[in-house]
Amino acid sequence: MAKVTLQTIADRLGVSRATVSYAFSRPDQLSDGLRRRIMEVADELGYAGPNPTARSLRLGRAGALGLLFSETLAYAFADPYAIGFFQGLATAAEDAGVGLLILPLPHGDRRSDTVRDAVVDAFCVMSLPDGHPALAEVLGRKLPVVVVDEPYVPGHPFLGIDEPAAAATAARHVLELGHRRIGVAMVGLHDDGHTGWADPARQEGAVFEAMRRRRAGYQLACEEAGIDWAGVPFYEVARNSREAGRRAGHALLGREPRPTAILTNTDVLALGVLDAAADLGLEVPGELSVMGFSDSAAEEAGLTTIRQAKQEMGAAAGRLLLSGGAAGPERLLFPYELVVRASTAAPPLRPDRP
Amino acid sequence: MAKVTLQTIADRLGVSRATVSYAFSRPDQLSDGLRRRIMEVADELGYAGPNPTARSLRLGRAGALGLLFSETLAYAFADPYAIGFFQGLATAAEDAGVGLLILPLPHGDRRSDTVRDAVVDAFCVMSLPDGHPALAEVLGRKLPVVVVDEPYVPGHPFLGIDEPAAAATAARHVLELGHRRIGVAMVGLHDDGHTGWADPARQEGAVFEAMRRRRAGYQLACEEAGIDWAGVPFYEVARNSREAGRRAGHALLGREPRPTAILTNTDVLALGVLDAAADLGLEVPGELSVMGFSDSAAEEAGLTTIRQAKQEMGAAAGRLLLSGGAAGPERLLFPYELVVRASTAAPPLRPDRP
DNA sequence: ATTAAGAACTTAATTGATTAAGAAAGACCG
DNA sequence: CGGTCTTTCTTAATCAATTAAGTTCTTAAT
Repeated sequence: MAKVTLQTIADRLGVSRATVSYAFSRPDQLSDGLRRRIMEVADELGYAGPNPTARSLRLGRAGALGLLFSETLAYAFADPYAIGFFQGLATAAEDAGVGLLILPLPHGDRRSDTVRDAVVDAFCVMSLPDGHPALAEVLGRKLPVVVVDEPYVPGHPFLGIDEPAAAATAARHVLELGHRRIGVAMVGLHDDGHTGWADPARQEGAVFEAMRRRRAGYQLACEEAGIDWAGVPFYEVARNSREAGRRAGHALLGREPRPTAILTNTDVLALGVLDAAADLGLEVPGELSVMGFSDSAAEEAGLTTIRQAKQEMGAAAGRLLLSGGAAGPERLLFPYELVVRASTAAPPLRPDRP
Repeated sequence: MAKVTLQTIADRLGVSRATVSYAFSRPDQLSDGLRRRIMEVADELGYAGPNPTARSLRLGRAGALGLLFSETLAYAFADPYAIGFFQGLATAAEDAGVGLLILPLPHGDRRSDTVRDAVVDAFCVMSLPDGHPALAEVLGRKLPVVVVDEPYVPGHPFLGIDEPAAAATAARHVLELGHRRIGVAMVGLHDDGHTGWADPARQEGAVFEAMRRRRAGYQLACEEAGIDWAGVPFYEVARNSREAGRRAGHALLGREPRPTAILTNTDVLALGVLDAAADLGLEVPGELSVMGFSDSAAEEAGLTTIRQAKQEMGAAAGRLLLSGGAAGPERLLFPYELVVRASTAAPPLRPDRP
């Protein structure tokens, strides 16, 4: 069964290839009879329809949006914040009738040309660490690009929130409740897989821009409140998982004196901190306040968090890309909102009652 | 700024197009000097690299796997079972260095050629209702296809579980606990958006094959236990959401006599039923037993459920497709497992104590 | 009868690459 | 010095379509 192309059908019927093409793409250009015969022969020969790649080449459009995410795909699909964004992006793609091509990052050493070979009309890049080679590859494609959260690339639309301000809002919430002994648990600062305490130098050297700035917001708010940041225990984890959050929670809650409030980076981490608190029999929010971030998994658990418009961001990214892209404003900052639920309260009066 | 192609660079340097192509795809065929000069000129002209579409056409491979899902994409991303499957599939795609092209279904009336135009090497079709036009389009592409869960397409590999057996296992669990007053809440039987009671005729006419068979398993187990299926209240919802589950729960729990056990179709629905029970102040599992399905959102809530190997299924689907596809066995049935947690127990002795 | 319009196809250029096979030139060897 | 290898590039076929412009042929109007 050799390959069947337009030409095969044309030859069989003694018509030109163009005629057969018209039968598929512009039926009104042909007489009914011929069109029907063409379709019959196509069927009979098992023709699979106009080759999409050839079509795409000729028409100069791919009909797909490329999506690049910092992590392995399995991980991306496990992150509620990413999922929320994907939903928005997918909806925009759907409305435009284009597909969403999820690209794996070159992982470890294996050379992968997925970015170079991706048949797409535009790229959406999300949460890449500073200087990641995939970003250069994307920019090299000279297609419309938007980047989400990080890193900021001059000349291309950026979508995100005012990270320092949002983080400061979160921190001020617990500070205003009266907390002075703060602990911080964060994920996604570096991509070296490190889990453990991070000193200020390491904190500031974070390769994920958004998280670096988020952390700066925490620091700012703390220092405004007269807290010495160097004395704030800061635990960094490598994965955004509940388990990692629990580990961070145990580390932080094992400090002497024990923090009365823990700021986190993501809701998932915060849930893990709650687990740790439960392990230790600590009452939340009575004995410990916990702040999430992103409002991606917070509601059920009653977590206080910063709500981000994930889906709106995704939809906006999609629309930007599908409408030609580059024209939009440089930096699109989305609103965020402090959502106070049941995981934060004033600190205990005599915190260390045993 | 006209378009820059291999030819542009070739002309500029007075070499042949082939030479420039070699500079990119097989650098060892060229002298170092020329290769370097080519790269310089490419850079200078802003060449975006070999056009992936043209490349794909010439090489006859797309470097992507197409994924088709029954629902809108936003919905798919909200379904933990689908997400789990995606994770597995994405991992397989990642390992092979290919992308995952998520395709929107033609939605409503809007004609969409996404399936016809998708630049992919194979398709994974998941959970399509009987007779959905998109399936015919996929098959028409004559590419390797696997279908997951439903519908079974003779001649193409199928991945799923033994639905009737798994469902019967779930039902027998509550029956063996002693329950006799069973209620059922299911989603995904029809795609007409209907929410409400479903009589046996409508149940059997479900257009989603897997769910139809799952339901049949419930019926079988009930009848084995001597329960008249016609008397089993059966509530159907249109969306797999917690809210829909709550609604179904209220409907079922409002019946007289009140069911002591509720079987559901998905964990998400079961969570909603738990919400309804909580609304009514019913103790679970003391006064009501609830069964989930798929183990996709069950753990935290302590839901008894049937565990499915979602990720393994996704990975297997990916591997099958990437290894040529059609060669595999016809029907790949994956293991399932009853996971008993805290949402099921023996029925109350005097069920209707007010 | 003549001409214009319309319908139904065909011609041929175009989309942007890859790659086997061939050619020209220099290197190496006896 | 003649022959054989290499290295370095070129030629030309190929991948599978789309579509503007041109050619027939028929039909209708003047």
